[in-house]
Amino acid sequence: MLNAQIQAAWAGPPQCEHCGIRDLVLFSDLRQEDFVLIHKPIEEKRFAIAETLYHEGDAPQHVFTIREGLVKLVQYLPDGKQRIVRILKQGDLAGLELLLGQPYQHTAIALEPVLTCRIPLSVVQRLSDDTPRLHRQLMSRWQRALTEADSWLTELSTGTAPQRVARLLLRLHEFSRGKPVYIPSREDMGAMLGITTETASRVTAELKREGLLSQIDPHHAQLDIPAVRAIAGR
Amino acid sequence: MLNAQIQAAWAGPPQCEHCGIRDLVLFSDLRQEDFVLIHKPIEEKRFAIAETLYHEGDAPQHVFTIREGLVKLVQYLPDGKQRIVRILKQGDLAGLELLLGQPYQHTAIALEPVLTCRIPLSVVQRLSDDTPRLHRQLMSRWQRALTEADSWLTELSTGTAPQRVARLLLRLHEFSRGKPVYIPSREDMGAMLGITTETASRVTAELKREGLLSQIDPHHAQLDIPAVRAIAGR
DNA sequence: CGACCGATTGAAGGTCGTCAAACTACGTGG
DNA sequence: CCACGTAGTTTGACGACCTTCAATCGGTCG
Repeated sequence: MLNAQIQAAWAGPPQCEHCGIRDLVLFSDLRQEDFVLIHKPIEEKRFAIAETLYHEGDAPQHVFTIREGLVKLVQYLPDGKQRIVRILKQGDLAGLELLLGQPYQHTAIALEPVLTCRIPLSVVQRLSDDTPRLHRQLMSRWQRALTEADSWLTELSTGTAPQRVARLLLRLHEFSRGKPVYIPSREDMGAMLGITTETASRVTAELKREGLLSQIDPHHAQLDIPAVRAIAGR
Repeated sequence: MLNAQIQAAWAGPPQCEHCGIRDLVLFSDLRQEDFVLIHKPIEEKRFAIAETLYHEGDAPQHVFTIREGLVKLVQYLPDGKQRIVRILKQGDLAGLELLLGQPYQHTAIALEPVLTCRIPLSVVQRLSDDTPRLHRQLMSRWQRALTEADSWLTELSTGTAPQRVARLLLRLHEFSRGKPVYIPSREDMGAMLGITTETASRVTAELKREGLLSQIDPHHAQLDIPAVRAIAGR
């Protein structure tokens, strides 16, 4: 049903035909007439695993929509340690802070092969100024990001190491619609959960031994969801 | 300079004269003509310490601007434990999620005697729909909240207990412009930092013994900022 | 004065961090 | 083809830090 809307929005404007996908939702509320405001090209851009979409502090001119793959948003502590503050999945936006004249607040790194739409800032700004239909979408994105951030704090930075790992896995499970669940490197797990690489490894190894986590390839696995849910603590 | 703008905005509209303050910044960009859109009263509302502004899940019709005092935003874990995800200070907004049709995402509780402006949702919605000048302000609020959320994660949920406490105190120090710093109850400190009440107490007591924290009244103290900064780890 | 609440302190135990080594997978080069 | 190097994972041992449970202290309020 949502797809229908999006399809309708994307079927029209020839400016975006080269974009080729229909699940980009930032513009899902736009109407035909709005698309004439898009005067600069929106480009498809791919990133390989571990490639950087942008660096914290950079101030270039593009916002990204994630179309495929997962992206981690990293922040660095004074002591050089890194903390992963969020994961972006299909449909999420990266670099929204540019809209407010801020430089990028994180470093965005591809966890999987990633496909993005790179949208010139001026396009979003123009649309944001001229079509109220985009406002709601943009606010909704901010709100979503904030809800995510809050729940990372309450769910992923609270409790014992096994609980945190379990909650992270459940979260990743929701991202993977049916497909095998993405399993981060132990180092990344640590940076997401505020624990060390070794602890992350010990916990995941134990899950494997118990048969709750069956590795399929180095970065994907099958999960025993009910059991994991039990560990997560509800 | 900013004050001048705000004064200008607030001097005009008689609808808001009863509001009486000038440091409310959500409407700082509005012009005289925008204020005719305010058709419902904005009320001053006070809350005593430990009083609740609103509960998570409620869906009433008011957004709050904090004019004086500190407010904690609390979320609850499945096991009943609570985690404080943010602190609101003067000028911050509470309940913005209502704009998107969401129920309140947190429980908001006054840490100090709090003075708010209670703004009917319909007023913000009306203004949001009709004046682009408010959009930037609203987005800016979202962005600010998100930056706060991210830094709670990287600063307050990472490192040893003394580091976390030190970083929290520094943060609270920035809130108190010149005045003595607000010191949370040990239980609240724990809920903010992801540590237990006892650990929070031990660390704070030690800071007192070392003379870095001099209690003035039960909830305020003087800090040795350079020393605290050293503990925080940079 | 006595009850109560929050802060503090103590003791014991467990979890997690640290340091270090072994193991695995993978790709390169001999 | 196999040896070797590298990077990531796993495991072990030990110790530090933090949690847990419990008791004490101090102040406030009825």
